[in-house]
Amino acid sequence: MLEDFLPYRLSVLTNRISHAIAREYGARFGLSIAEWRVMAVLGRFAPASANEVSERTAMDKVRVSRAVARLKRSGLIVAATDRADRRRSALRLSAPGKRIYRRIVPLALGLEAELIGALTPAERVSLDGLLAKLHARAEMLDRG
Amino acid sequence: MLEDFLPYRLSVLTNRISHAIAREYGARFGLSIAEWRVMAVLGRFAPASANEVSERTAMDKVRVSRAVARLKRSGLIVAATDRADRRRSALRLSAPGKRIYRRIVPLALGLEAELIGALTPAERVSLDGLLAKLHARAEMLDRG
DNA sequence: CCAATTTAGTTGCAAATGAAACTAATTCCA
DNA sequence: TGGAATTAGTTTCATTTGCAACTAAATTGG
Repeated sequence: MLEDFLPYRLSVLTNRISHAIAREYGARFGLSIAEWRVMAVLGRFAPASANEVSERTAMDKVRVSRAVARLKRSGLIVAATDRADRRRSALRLSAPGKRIYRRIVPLALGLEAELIGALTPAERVSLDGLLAKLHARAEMLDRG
Repeated sequence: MLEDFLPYRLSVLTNRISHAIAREYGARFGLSIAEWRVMAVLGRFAPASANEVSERTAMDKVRVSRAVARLKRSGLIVAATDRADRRRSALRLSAPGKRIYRRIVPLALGLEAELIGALTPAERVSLDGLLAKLHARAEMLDRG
């Protein structure tokens, strides 16, 4: 029944995890999940436009736009207008942004580690493959 | 990086699936996901109180309360005050509610089937176990 | 060239959400 | 008993969300 229904199980699981994460990031750094995702992308791929961030995170552009606005206001990222295309802005972490980024990364990895600590190495490989397959299929369903 | 980060992958996957589902239920029956979940529980475990529904679906009580209110307004469920405990109401599907329920169940199962159609039978068993383990661990993290 | 279309990003608005306060009924225990 | 504490469910309020409409810049085709 409902409790065996895959979409439902995934949703409950995801909710629980998001909750735990939001508490961690939110309480300690005042960051929403959207904000943290933007920082995660910029920490790795700066400079990036809002659009690139949107593609890399699969968040829609409105959500990215708002997360970026808040992060600019709180000084964790800086935006320079792209010289070549003035619609675009080149986003990067500011110095304080980098400091926070470096503090969060281990936290995030630690949380993930605790989570997949429930699994054996073989199971992790297996999970990886299963999620990839489901993801591909879900993408089809969502479009078609 | 982010795209390998388990919480993130789960979240994207779940989002995609929820989207596809919401389109299906929402468009055809005017039901939100919360509403459908309430109906799913009542279709199987009626009569149930709002609280029981909340426990079975892992939705918080506010969300359940609102879904129930809408379903009552649209006549898909009926509520009788519990004689033994007058705070509680005993919820059941109405006749029209049952009809819709019987129409949605195959749709939902069909969607799930399409999704896990991406997996071999062995993989399904495997996924089942993995999700159970992750779920148990996530519950710990969310509390502790 | 320049009008039509596309693309980057923002904003308006209405609906969804959830924490906290609230009402009403029940239970607990001194 | 009867008042404190608990529980069911609702409401209030502030926040989040996303679609659609918008502005501004760039590209494209005639």
